[in-house]
This record gives sequence, structure tokens and C-alpha cells, in this order.
Amino acid sequence: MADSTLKQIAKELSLSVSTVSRAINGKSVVNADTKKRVLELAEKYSYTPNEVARSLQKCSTETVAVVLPDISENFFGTIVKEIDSAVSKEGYMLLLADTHERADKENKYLDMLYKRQVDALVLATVDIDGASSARFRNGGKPVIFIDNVPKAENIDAITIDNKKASFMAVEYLKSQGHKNIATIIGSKEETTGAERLEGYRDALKKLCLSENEDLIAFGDYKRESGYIAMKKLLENRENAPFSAVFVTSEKMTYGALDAIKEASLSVPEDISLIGFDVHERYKGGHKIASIRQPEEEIGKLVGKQLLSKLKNQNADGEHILLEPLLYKGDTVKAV
Amino acid sequence: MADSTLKQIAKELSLSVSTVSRAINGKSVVNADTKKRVLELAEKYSYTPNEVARSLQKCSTETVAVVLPDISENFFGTIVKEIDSAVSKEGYMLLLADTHERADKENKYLDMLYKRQVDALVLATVDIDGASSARFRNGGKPVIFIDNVPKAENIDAITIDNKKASFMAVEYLKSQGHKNIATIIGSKEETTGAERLEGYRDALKKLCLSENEDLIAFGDYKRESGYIAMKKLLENRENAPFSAVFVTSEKMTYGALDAIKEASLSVPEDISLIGFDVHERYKGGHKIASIRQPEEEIGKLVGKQLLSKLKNQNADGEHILLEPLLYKGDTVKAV
DNA sequence: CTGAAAGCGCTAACAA
DNA sequence: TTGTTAGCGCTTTCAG
Repeated sequence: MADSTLKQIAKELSLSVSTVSRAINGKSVVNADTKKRVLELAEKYSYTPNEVARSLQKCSTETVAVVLPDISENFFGTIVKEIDSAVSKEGYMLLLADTHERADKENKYLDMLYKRQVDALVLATVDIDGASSARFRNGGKPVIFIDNVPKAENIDAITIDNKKASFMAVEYLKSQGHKNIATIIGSKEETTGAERLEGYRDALKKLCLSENEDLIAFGDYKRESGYIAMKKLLENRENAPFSAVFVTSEKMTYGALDAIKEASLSVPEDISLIGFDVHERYKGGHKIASIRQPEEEIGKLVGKQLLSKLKNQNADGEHILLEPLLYKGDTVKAV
Repeated sequence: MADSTLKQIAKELSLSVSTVSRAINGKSVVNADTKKRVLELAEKYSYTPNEVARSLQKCSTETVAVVLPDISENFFGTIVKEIDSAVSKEGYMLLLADTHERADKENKYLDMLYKRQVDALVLATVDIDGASSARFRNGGKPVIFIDNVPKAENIDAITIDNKKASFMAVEYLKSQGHKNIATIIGSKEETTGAERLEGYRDALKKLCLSENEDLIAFGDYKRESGYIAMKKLLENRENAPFSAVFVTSEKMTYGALDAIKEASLSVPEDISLIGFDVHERYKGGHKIASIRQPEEEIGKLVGKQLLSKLKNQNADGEHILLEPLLYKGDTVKAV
């Protein structure tokens, strides 16, 4: 009834624990008959190996930690799904932690996870210098960064090319005749924010568009911050006019749209807009033009890299850059 | 450098392992001076307790398993986020598994999780008789069902009142003058599907609306199946006319809209529609009328119940029913 | 206040 | 082929 152990089975069969272990694990050669007896009794008692004990012995928990800022976002949900799919095939399971975009929580979780001896870590960090994950990396555990990549040596990461993403957005807006393009950037303390900003600036330069610091607003990835940033841009529109805006995260995009609506303006009639990570839920609705990340591909790649690193401690870190995607919706108007 | 252990610290300080353990855990009384020495050395070696060893000893992993059909759905993502939030405060972490709506995967994952000695389980099952989770429940581990609730004795569950959800949808459609109301139901093998169907039928009866089996189509919660089901309803519309449709899951709702669009029909001009679990991403867009579940509340409640059950092995199972919410969008027209 | 000893359940040499 | 021994790192009586 209660969970049985190797010891109990061994005792009942007058065998040693190791023989029972061998019979059950099938790794080593065991007499066919004793093996049969062991297996039968194990069946009868519905013996279940205790993985905790096994982990302690093997110094490996077959567990991958996944730490990210917001699991309710489709972007992260999809990535997690793919990672789980990939690693579960090899017996690994995921310990998940949601940091709510907070560095203190990230630290707390990484601490807990380290104590729990996870074998590897996938981290969408909000900690820009990589200190929070240093222990894992120094300890030789595979760490793969997604979304944000800290400034540190020898980092493994899988992200899109954020600079290129901004370039694509600006280039598309220019192709539609826009000359004054505003942007809303998430925290520039994080690489995603910093790189998207850099890409935006580079694009303006390369495409000979006018630069204006007043057309750059900042948020923190959350909806409310997109709303506030957009509102600020709109209030200052007389001084710093613009016909289009590039918003660099999904939730901020919705927030920006909230502000536009509140100001009784229309998209794309009054303002053209390109968002980020916005997915159409259904045809026939309003389609928000958006830069998107190939999240399934990211997840699959992370899973694959994880498995490979878990086997062979690959040496050097590499940052895999994927192509961003541009979806032209109906929120950009030619002017 | 490498991870230190109590043993190492004990040896270096010529103390016993137990004293070092006591000093670090602070549970028992230790001489202030030795405690200080221990703590200093622990600090110096950045000692990290091995939770795996601790778990083995304590027969508790401080881990909660969360098993669900699709983590990329906002509904589940939000629930997971809230559960994590709640239980992490007490030191628990989540092991997450995504079953892709497949009973075989669910079984496999539950097996792995059982071996890993999780302390509790939150399960959005696709296994209707509850066999997959029997071991957990018999073993006295807290199991809380969400979304689907198996037909078994003494079950703990937190869901919305699905019958009422259907009633609300039908009632609203009737109030807008609709008399022939079609529906698309997810698997009737699962309680969510069965109850929503039952609620739909009850509502028609109670509200004196005509019943017609041809107006009931089935899907499997996925988008494609909603598309196919809607297409079937539309093709048969001459025989079985309807002016409104109630679709009982988010992805099927999008699929149904796909089919409506493909048939060159408009919502709500040609067909009124109420979906399920559809959330507005942004104001100003097309608003899909929808029954919604209070997912944050569900997640918070699950977290709370989990914690309470983890402490005191509460006795009887209880099914907590929450109120569904009705959001009137612009996809229902008065006729 | 501290140490010795036993053990959580399992694995893995090493012998026999 | 099987058993013995020795842990993995920690907690927890029980003595002292």
C-alpha cells in the first residue's frame, strides 16, 4: 500500500538491495529467474523508484529550471511549451518560476533553484550584468539566456536580432512614406530595450530620417507604461510631431492603443503603429502590424541546445540570433 | 570553489556535522561563538544547502506539480502565475508539465512526477475517470483539479460553474432576440464539455427555446476543430437555421470566426457570436462577446488551498464553484 | 551545548 | 550472478 522500497522487496525475497536494484534497472546482468521474481513483487507492490534518492546519489536531478518574467505572456508560454516538449523526451522536467520582471524575485528564485540542484537553467533575465546566474555558470551548469542577454563573457543565448527588428520596423514605416517616427522602448537597462533603441537610432541614420530625442519614450514592458508613454508622446505632439510609432513590446502596444483611443485618435488614420510580439487571434479582426519573434523556433532551439549541453559540456558560449518577422497588418497607412 | 558541504565545514572547524547543521539551520540552540565561526566559514565557502539531500531525509520536496493541457493559453498561464506567486512565499516551487491535451502524456508526466515525490498536484486533466491521479490521491497527497473534474469520490476542485456559464450565454442571446442558437462544444468526454453542453440544453428548455440536435457541433478545444465545426454548422444552415452561436473555448472561437469569414459572412450582421475565455487585448479593437473565467481568482484560490492542505491534511474534498463572467462585446446583435 | 550514530532510498565499486 | 560495503548530504534522536 504505502510506497515500497528496494529494501522491502529485497527483504521479502531474501535478496540484497543491490540485486533488486539491478533487476529493476536492468543495467547489469541478473539471473533471469530472480529478475522475474523481483519484477513480479515490484509489480505487486507497485514499486516506484524514489527519484530524490537517485538524484542524491547521481548528483543529477534531471531537472531544468526555467525562469522568466511573465508566464502569462503568450511569448513565454509558447517557449516553455516547446522546451518541455523537447527535454521531457529525455526524462527531464521543468521547474518554473515567474519573476514578475523583478530582479529581487529573480535572485530569490535562482537561489532556491540552485539549492535544488537543477541540472540546467533557461533564463529570461532582468538582471543585466548576469550576476544572478553567475553561480550556475561558474558551477559548469548549462545556462541559456533568452530574451535578455547579460553583458558577460562566454554566454549562451538564443534571441532574435533586436537591432534588425527595429530596422525592419522603421524601414517599413519609411517605405509607407513616414518621416517622423516615434518609438516606445522598454527598459533600456535590459539588452532587449537597449538593442531595440540602438536599432531604431541606426535605422533613422541609415535611412536618412530625422532624429528627435523627444520622439523616444520609455516604459517597462507593462501595459500601463505603454499607455503613459504614448500619452506623453501625444501631449508633446505639437512640439515633436510624428505620423507613426513603433512600440517595442506586446503589452505596451496595447497600452499605447489605449492612449490613442483615449485621445480620440484613430489608427491608422491619425497615427500609424507597429507593435511587437502581437499575434492575431482571429481573422476578420483589426490586425496590428507587428514585429514578431519566432517563439516556437526559439523554444525548440533552446530545448535542443539544452539537451546537447546536458550531454557534452560544450565549451564556448554562443549567441544564436534568429530573424525577426514583420507582419504588415492594417495599422500602418501610407502617407 | 566547488560546492561545500556540512561535512567539510565540520571538519575544518573540528566540529560534528550535526552541530554545523544546527548552527546553520538555527532551529536548535548552539553556542553563540561556534555559531559565529560556522556561519563565517559557510559564508566564506558560500555554502549552499543541498535540498535534494534534505528532501530525502524529510520525505518532502517542497514542490508542487502543475499539469495542464496547454501552457501557451493565457488562461493556464495566468493560473500558473498566481499559483507560483502564492506557494513560492512558503518556499514551494512548481514542476510544470504540458500534456498537449493528451491522456497518454498526462499519464507519463504524472508517473514522472510521482517518482519525484512532489508534495502536491494541480491538475487540469483530460482523463475523465481520475485514474491518472489515483496514486497521488490514495497516497494522501493534496490534489486540486482545475478546468476538468473527474468523476470520482472525494475530489478537490476549483472551477467555474460551467452549466451556469452556458445558461448566461444563452440567456443573453435570448434577451437580444435570438431564438435559434447553435453551439460548439469541446470534447463531451470531459466535464467542461459535458457540463457546458448540459447547461446549454437546460437553458434552452428553461427559456423555452427550440432544441435541435443539428445545432450542436463538437470540437476538441483546438482552433482547427472550431473552424471545422463552424463550417459544418454553416453548411447545414438551410436545414438547421440559427442566428447565433455559442462557442465554448477560446481557440475554437477563433476557428469559428475563421470559418465565418471564409464563408463571406460577417459578425454580428449575419451571425451573432459569444465565445469563451476570449480576452480583449486592446480597446478599440473588435470586441468578441465572451463568457470568461476569473483565472486570477482561480489561481489565487488554488494557491491558497494548496498551502492549507499542505499544512493540515484536510479531510473531505470540496468542489469550489466560481461565477463565470459575461462580457458583452460587439459580436452580438439584437434581432 | 555538542557529538555519535542511524538512516532517508538508492547506486556503484569491489569481492566473493 | 550476487552480496557487502560505502557513501550521496542532510536531519534527528539519544547520550554525554
